[in-house]
Amino acid sequence: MIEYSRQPHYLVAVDCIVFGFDGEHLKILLVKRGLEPEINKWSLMGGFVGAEESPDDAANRVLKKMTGLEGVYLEQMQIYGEPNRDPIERTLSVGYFALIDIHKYEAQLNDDYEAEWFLINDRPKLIFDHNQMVADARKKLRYKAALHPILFEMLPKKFTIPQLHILFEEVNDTKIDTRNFSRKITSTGLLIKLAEKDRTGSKKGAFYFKLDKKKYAANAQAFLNLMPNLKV
Amino acid sequence: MIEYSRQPHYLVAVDCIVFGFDGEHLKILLVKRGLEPEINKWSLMGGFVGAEESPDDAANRVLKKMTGLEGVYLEQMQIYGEPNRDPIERTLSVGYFALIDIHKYEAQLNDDYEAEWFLINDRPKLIFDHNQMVADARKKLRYKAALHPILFEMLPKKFTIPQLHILFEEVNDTKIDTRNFSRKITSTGLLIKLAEKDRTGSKKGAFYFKLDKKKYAANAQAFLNLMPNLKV
DNA sequence: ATATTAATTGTCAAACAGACAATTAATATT
DNA sequence: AATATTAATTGTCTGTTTGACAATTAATAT
Repeated sequence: MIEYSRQPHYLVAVDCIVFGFDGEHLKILLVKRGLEPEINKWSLMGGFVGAEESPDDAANRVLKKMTGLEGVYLEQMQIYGEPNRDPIERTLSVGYFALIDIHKYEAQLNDDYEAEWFLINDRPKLIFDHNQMVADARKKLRYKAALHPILFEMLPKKFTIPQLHILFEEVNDTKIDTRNFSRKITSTGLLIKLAEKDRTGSKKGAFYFKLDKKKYAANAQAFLNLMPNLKV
Repeated sequence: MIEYSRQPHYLVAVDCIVFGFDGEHLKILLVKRGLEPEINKWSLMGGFVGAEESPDDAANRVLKKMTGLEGVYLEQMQIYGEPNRDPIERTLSVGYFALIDIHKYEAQLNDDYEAEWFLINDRPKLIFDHNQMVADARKKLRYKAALHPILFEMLPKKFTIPQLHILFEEVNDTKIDTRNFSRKITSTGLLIKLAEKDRTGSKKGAFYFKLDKKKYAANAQAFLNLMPNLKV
């Protein structure tokens, strides 16, 4: 009979694909790796799962340490566990994707780690299987965002419909009709229109909106159709 | 700087929630655990991830060994990694859910393991966090099945619309209008009507259908609306 | 021959999706 | 000061989908 003691033991790590939005393009946050192998190469934010914490805890800890941010939107993606994915020693990694407001991070820049935002479509080659992780995360982000109102996590508290519109187009890599988009997004009832306008982008200015927290919480698990031509 | 050698190492396991459908109810396949702790208690089918295999490989191996079946529908769910989930030693487990044709399994019963089908709503208490895993798997099955044609995996090659109808009702724990259901399911274009009828269930008999493999493959990733009142 | 039962096809109004047009609120230009 | 310009916003319309509900059909049982 199989016993615990005979079984091999492995390192377990977490890696976070951190998405942000600069108002025009989707970006990911990368760090220069601080340990061998592949030291000084770009990689995802990651770390080993400690003895007293769950993988979820570890991911939150890593994000806190490297960005200073707490309570960010974090979602478990999948486990990466090919036997030879790490050349030093077998390590399984739990992939997470995180959505953060890029401006919050800029404000809390941490000099202990060399971190940098890269355009999702113009990023350096990453170590190990991190390139695959990014591709998977992007796919999952698209999938999830088509059905659930999560992209707000990448915008500031106050945002305009045009900002949201560009973000949706970026994430889905497609053009969306402006008029239908604003009708659909407002008809979800998740947005509260503010009196103030953003005048930086246009002459007319665009009204700011904020999330209706209550309805947002209630709809987080509900299905919405946030993308045109989504066959449901 | 953090180095590999200082880090703790853990056991990594897989656990499979195996779903089946007996024509009336949703069932899961459980086994009597063969090792301490909690020996002889009911648990999910699981095993440790070996040195030369990925977690996906391990899940397939475990299923093959315990059911004799290969190539079953298997989907990674999430990782379970609370520090004390296993009382003997820290073990992280990757949860998978599997969909199999219950009749295929019955034909290949393996006497080496005491396995048994249980009604999903009338199952014994399971070891560790396996009860939570079942609850999560059920939720994920519902979610996935609302958007993607996966429930066919639990039916024989030839099946009738009424069979499929009951299966959808079971999975979603709700009543679905028979007339709307058959219209919706046939309008997906995924089914091919056969000449033969199933006469066991009714006087009139219900036509058998089979999957259009090509269209099924093409639509596996596409969004469909397979559940009424799904707000998309 | 008729009743019965479950499968199947049909009907219809309301809601929704998506293509496209018109209006509005501001600034910039003449 | 009137007009052009620009982006935001509101509006229109048609075809499709949804889901509530009714009628018909193909068999067996009485």
